[in-house]
Amino acid sequence: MRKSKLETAQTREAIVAAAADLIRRTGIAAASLADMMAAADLTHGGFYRHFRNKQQLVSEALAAAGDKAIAAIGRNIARGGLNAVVDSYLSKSHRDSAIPVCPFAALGSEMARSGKETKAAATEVLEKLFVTLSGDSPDREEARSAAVVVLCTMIGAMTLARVVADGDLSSEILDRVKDHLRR
Amino acid sequence: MRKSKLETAQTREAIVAAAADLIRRTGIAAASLADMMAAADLTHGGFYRHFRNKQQLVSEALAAAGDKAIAAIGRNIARGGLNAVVDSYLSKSHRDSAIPVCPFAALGSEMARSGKETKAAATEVLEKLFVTLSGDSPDREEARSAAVVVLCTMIGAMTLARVVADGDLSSEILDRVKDHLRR
DNA sequence: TGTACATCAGTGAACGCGCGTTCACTGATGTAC
DNA sequence: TGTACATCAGTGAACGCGCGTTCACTGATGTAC
Repeated sequence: MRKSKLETAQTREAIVAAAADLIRRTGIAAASLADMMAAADLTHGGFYRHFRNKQQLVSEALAAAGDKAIAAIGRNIARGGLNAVVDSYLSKSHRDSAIPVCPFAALGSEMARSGKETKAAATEVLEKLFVTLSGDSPDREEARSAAVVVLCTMIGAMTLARVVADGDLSSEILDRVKDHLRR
Repeated sequence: MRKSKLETAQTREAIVAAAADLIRRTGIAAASLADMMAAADLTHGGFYRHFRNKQQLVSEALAAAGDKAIAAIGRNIARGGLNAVVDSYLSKSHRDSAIPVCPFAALGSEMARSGKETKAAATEVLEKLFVTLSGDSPDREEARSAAVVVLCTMIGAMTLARVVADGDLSSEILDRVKDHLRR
């Protein structure tokens, strides 16, 4: 049953991708190794041929999910600047999507309680997000402040919009914050 | 071993209070019934004399933690308006406190995946927070928008400040957001 | 290039553990007379 | 008010289950000659 080096590398990538999706959907604690391996069409026994332990996979999955989120934000910036990012991020379709795009809104409070490796991966993603959101404005100091504030606000708003059971209050949060962040 | 009605009511309150602390510290999933009961100096077997199941205790604990947070914010508003709330909420001591004050920053993403009862309790707390933060300004519409935006921003900032492993970036987030929210 | 052997990706069963929940039991409290 | 009995708060053991991790095994791939 041994696989070629190429296949092995592809399998590893598939596990990370499947884990990235499952983790954002169910949270870190609720995503079991068996579930994540099954999502990549594997049984759980082979897990340790690819990863040292669960935390390593979680860290890599977070980095992968983060890179996808950064790319999406970069595309929106190129298309319509910060307003396009805000509109897309704070949309109802983002709130309701089966697999949340942003790992920080989906997992923020769980990440804060995770191990060193996971937090380091999250930190790297966050720093890249700040840089991407800062763009290439001449006043770099102000642009960075704006990036930090906008991201904190969007992530907080999306987190609360998903917490709230009542649909009206949830939409109110998104709409009020969207109005505020658009200039 | 039967206890008087008064003692029973006090025990129940003690369990809820202990659970509110433990949940904010470790997250909902990681707070076991045995741990929460032990935190109230009880063994886990007696749990079901007071609660239907874990979710009921979690919901009540969240409501209790929320009421304490609302009261703290109310005190800060009375003392120094919105600026006092922002300074206190985004302080490093709040970020580092063993028991986080704000249930949304501590548990936000976990709440979003919780059951109906838990989300309903969280929704009620959040609505009260918005009302408290709105104060008694004449322009109620604008005050409510400001309350929603400020709370989302603070909760997002505190969540990210706790995620970030690197101390400098964490402080940068708090400082930049604090500067922005103060007028 | 062909052959013999070592390597190792993946399977499926097993492990020890902690979880939420249930239950028989104890004995003090509450209640009916 | 006193007594007899029902109630029930709390204990500690037990349950079935799913978790992360380990392991013997299989057979195709990689490697040394």
